[in-house]
Formats: sequence, structure tokens, C-alpha cells
Amino acid sequence: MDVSTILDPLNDAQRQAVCAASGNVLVLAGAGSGKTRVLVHRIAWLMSAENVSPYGIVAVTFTNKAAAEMRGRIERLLGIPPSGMWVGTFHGIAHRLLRAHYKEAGLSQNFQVMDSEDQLRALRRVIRDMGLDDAKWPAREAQHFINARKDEGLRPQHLEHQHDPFLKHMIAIYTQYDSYCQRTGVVDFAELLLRNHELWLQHPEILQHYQRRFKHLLIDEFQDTNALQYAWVRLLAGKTAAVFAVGDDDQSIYGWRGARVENILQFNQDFAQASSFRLEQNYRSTGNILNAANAVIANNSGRLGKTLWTAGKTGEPIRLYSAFNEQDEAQFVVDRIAEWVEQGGTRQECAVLYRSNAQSRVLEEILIRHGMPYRVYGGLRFFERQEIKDALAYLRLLSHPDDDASFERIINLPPRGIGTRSVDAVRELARGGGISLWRALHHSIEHQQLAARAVESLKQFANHMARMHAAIKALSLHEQIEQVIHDSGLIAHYEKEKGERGRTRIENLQELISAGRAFSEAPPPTDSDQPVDPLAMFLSHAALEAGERQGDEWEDCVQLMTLHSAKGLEFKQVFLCGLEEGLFPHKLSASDASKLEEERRLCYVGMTRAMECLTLSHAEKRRLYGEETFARPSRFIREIPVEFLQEVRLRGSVSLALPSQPLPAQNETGLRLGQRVLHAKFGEGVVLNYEGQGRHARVQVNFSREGCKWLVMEYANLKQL
DNA sequence: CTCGATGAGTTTTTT
DNA sequence: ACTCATCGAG
Repeated sequence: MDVSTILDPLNDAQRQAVCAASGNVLVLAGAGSGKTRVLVHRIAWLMSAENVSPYGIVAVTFTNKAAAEMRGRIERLLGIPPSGMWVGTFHGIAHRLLRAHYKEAGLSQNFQVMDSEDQLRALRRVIRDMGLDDAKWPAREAQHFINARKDEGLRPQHLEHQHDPFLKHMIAIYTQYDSYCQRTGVVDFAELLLRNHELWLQHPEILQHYQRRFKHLLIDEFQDTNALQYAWVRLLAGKTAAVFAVGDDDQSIYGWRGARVENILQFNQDFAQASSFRLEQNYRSTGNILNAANAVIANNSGRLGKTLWTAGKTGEPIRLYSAFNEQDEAQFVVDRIAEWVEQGGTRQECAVLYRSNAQSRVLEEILIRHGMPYRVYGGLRFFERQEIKDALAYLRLLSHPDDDASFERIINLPPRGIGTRSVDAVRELARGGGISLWRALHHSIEHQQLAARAVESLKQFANHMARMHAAIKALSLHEQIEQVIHDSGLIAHYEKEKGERGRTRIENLQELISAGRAFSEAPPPTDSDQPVDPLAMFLSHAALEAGERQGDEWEDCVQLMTLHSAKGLEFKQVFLCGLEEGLFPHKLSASDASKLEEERRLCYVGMTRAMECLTLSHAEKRRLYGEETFARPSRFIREIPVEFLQEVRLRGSVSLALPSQPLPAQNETGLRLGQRVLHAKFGEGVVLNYEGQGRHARVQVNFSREGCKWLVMEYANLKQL
């Protein structure tokens, strides 16, 4: 392949990164600077200029979408599918490895992957079985605790309770939960990675095999890696593989779920002789948008420091609208979109971004009133739907009878006269004998300790499952699914559900059959020498790749989504709504400087989604949790220099008469956000916010001892540290 | 088993 | 204000 095809479309900085001498490379790539492009071209470069076999390359991403996108772009660039190369998510790759080495990893051959909902149900079960009060020990909390520990690579035996009763319980639940998973042959998301990591540590020969094979590791969105993922990369890379990591510290918005930006800083120390490159030329946004975004993010401390620039147009100023309330705000946004469409734009070029999902409702109402089609991202995905999970539970139980969670889900669905009493009896038997519910079911039928009618129902269920098991044995995957959906009685069950809902449920179940057919036509690659059961693979696929959000993609729709889900996307028109203190930055992040910085990065991410036009809005009054709340405009608004802003005023009169009103000046307090200060009485603290000017200026300081306080500058007498 | 009352929680989300 | 899960009564 001609290298000019690879290098010609790149700018200097990109080309330098792509052609960097073989070794560890860190690319700091600002928003819209061609991050994925560099990754893809690097792979092509390795293959053509350095003669690296695709067999020796792994490329890791966070989402299935990103992995699919990358695979597609590699294929387009090379002209052939990159067979032999591993391109996938951390979890997808870990899953593939565990399937190949399930024995050494201590898993059963048909082990199943649990999604978060399954995990929560499992934890509820475990907590109840431990005889704990589930009101006092909420499963959610345990779920967070366990996932966070696993993401740090920690097992219960690594944890110390330090005589803290809370920790003591959490560790006990963690222990019980692990043994529940082991017993029933299920693995949660974090477990995939942790198990894989442990597999490598305990079986150096397996690790060596992969270290010898994979000479090049490429990692996307490196700022989002958590401690375990980082350790996983280090282990796989060993001393010899070359790691090519791409990320942007300014776009780290997942700290709250364990992502560690520090991994970027750590890179140069942990990966020998790493060279780093910066991509700062932006190809997406206008000059005004970039300058404004740069100004906002400049308020964060501890950045690696990048300044985006563009060779493109300055563009229009950023529009700012102060709405009276959230209806007014939504009305404004929808009117601007309507204008855009009138002038020949499309709706799908417009994105309305907000901090929290609850904000979509008012926007939707107004959009509906205008008859303007829209699409809300987020919400349930295909494989997460109730009816789909019901059908999958049948399939899982047939594929893996020890899967207690699936057993519990369908034992009385559709209702078949097996109530809590009977299930409790089966559960008791299972616990006493240390066996699965499925096996306990047969015992309880034989022992006849239950009422005759209950035993009869149990017997019928057991026979029913056995019949289905025999019936689907020789069938192809989609026939198996079809058979089970009908035989299980789920169709009949959901037909009874009245209205639209029942009908869509049935449609979804039909869709599941098609999903099965599509899956058998394009099965994922495997490495196991043993024959793999297509059903087991399909079930893992369903858990690992929950499928698309809602459809309607073909229609020209306005795009509604949270700032988090907008990461990685771009739109000509971006509307950033609800820029109010308390909402964005969110009040739950208000008392912690590092959380505030994450909010600011979120704002930066949102702003840099815009290509041509960015519109900001805030409402003076908003109904929140059923209460009218008044909020000041977000600090992020006044962090934008006024020369890039234009206030939009409606209702005719004022708009032309007054020049755009300057917003509260940049910083009248002489203090920097994040600045450490000393107060005579409250001690040391960090400046979080300020408002007003001159004598009336007030600052918000988070004191390490006294917590958050607003102080009047004139009297506070703060000393800078 | 289904229905309605009651109470808790309500930032962001992928795998 | 609204959703969602759980629980007791019919």
C-alpha cells in the first residue's frame, strides 16, 4: 500500500504522531483535532511502513460504537477488512479472552455475562439471603461499592474493615456476592476485566502468549481508563509491546465512575521512553466557539495545557438567551431551530444539550406542540427491555441451568401458580444443599414437602423446560429463539397487556428473532479450540452490546441528549440549555473543587460539539423537583469573554437599542477559582465561585474544616496561599 | 395475582 | 412534581 494515501490527508502534527518511531506514544488530542483519524492512520502506517502484521495489533475503545467506527475506518483506509486484528472494547476483549481460557480463569464453559440490572437483582437476593434488612443495606449502595472496588482491582480479601460497621457489611456482601456469581456461573462487567487481569497474573504462560503476539496496543479515550484498565494495559504491554494512547485531559468527564485522568500523566513514567504529541488544530468549530471554549477551560488548574486553534472562519458570536422560565427557554430554542430549518438547514444538524435527563421533558413538550420531530438519546436500549430480558432469561436457563438469576426471573412468568412460598422452599433447599435453584427444584418435587398443588405446578414447570430443552437442541439460533419465545408463553402473556405497550412488546420479541438471525450471519471471531455454542455467544453479545437506543434514525430529527452522551459527536447547531448555578454546574458538585472542574470540562465538551453556531441559555425560574427555584446564571457563562458573546433579547423593543450588556466582569475579587486562601477564623479553603463586583463582591470558599461558605470580600480579609 | 397506597429518591452512563 | 419499587388488602 502506498504510504501517501495514509499520510497525505494529515496535518503536520497528526503526521508526526502517526509516523512516530515505534515505541510508546501518547497523543494529546484536543476536541475535533482528528483523534480517531490519527489512531486509524497509525494502524495503517504500522501495517504498511513498518510491516506489522494485523495479527499483532490490538485496538481498544470504550464503547461498541467507537469500536465499530474504528473497524469501519480501518477497513476503508486499507481497502480490506483488518482480519486477525483485535478491535474492541475493554470488556469485549476481556470477554473473548475469558471464553478462550475459561478453565484457567475458573469459569464454567457456558458462563454468562450480567448487565447492571441483573447485578442489582443478584445483590438484592444476596443481601436478603444474608438475613440483612434490605432497607438498611440498599443493593444500590453495595453495587457501587463492589464495582468501585473491582475497578480498583480489589477483592474482598484485600479490604480491611477497620472496625467500621459499614465497611464490614459491604465487604461481607461483596464476599457473598462473589461466591453467588461463582456458584451460578455469571460474571458482571467489572469482573470480566478483573478476572482477565487475575488470569494473566496467575498464568504467566497465557500472558506471555499474548505478550508475544500483540506487539502494538492502541487505546482510544485514554483519559477515561480506570485503575484496572490501566493495569490491564500495562500487563498486556509488558516490557516489549508499543502502546499508542490517545486522549484529552480536558474531556475527562467520567471521574465519577472511576476514570482516572492521572493515567495520562502517569503514562510517561510507566511506559518507557514515551514520546508525546499534541494535536491542537481544530477542524470542527468556528474561531469564536473555540476561543470561548478555551477561555472556559482555562479556569481549570492542573491541566496538561492545550490551546485549540482553527484556520477556519471566526463565525458568528455565541448567542446567549436569558429566559424567564424553562418553557420560555424551550420556546426560544425551538424557534431558533425552526428558523434554521426555514433557511434550508436540517433538523438533525441541531442538537439540544442539557445537564440532566429531566430537562428533556419541557423541550419535548414544546417540540411536540410545534410538530417538530425529535429524538431523545438515552433511556432503555433493545436488550435492556423487560420483555427481551424475560425471553433471554428463558434462553439463559436453557443454556445454563445453574443461572439462578434467570431462574428467579421466569419461575412464575407467565404466572403459573408458583408463588413466593414455593419459591422460598426451593431457595431454602438450594441453600441447604449448596446447589442451584434448578437442581433444588427437582429435589423439592421428589421430596414432596410442599402442598400437592404447588408440587404439581413445579413439576409442570420442570417438564416444560425439559421439553423445550429437547425441542431446541437441533435448531439453529434464530429457530431456537423463536421456539422459546412461543413455547414459554411470553407472547400469550404480553398479548394480554392492553394498549400500545403490549403490542410493542410483541414486536420487540419478534425483533429478537431477527437479531438472532443477524447474529448467526455475522458471528464474532473466537479463539477457543472447543466448539462454541452459538446460543451462549448470542447471550453474551446481548449483555455486552445492549443494542441501539430507540429507532427513527431515518427521519430528520432534532437531537436531544445529555452533555455526557454528546461526547464524540458534532453538530452544526448546538443549544446548551439550563446554564444555571445548581443545575450546571450541578449543586451536588458545588462543594468540591475537583468536581467543579469536571463540570467545567463537561461544559467544554458541550461547547466544542458545535461546528457553526453555539447558543447558550439559562432560565431565571425553573420548576425543579416540584418546586419553583430561582437560579443565577452559571459561572461558565461569565467565564466566556464578552467579545465572543451576543445577548439575544426577544419581545422586540430592547434588542437593538442597547448594545449587548456586558456580563459581570471576569473577576473582580482578585482571586482565582481554585485558589487556596486563609481566613482568620475558618482556616484554609479553596475558592469555588464569586459574584458581584467591587465592594459588594462575594466569594464562595470551601473550607476544609467548616465546609462551604459565602463571604463578602470587604470583610473576609482573605489571604492568598 | 392484581390493584392501589405508601415512601424514597431524583447528575452524568458504558460495559 | 414525578417516577419507581415494594407491600398489604382484596
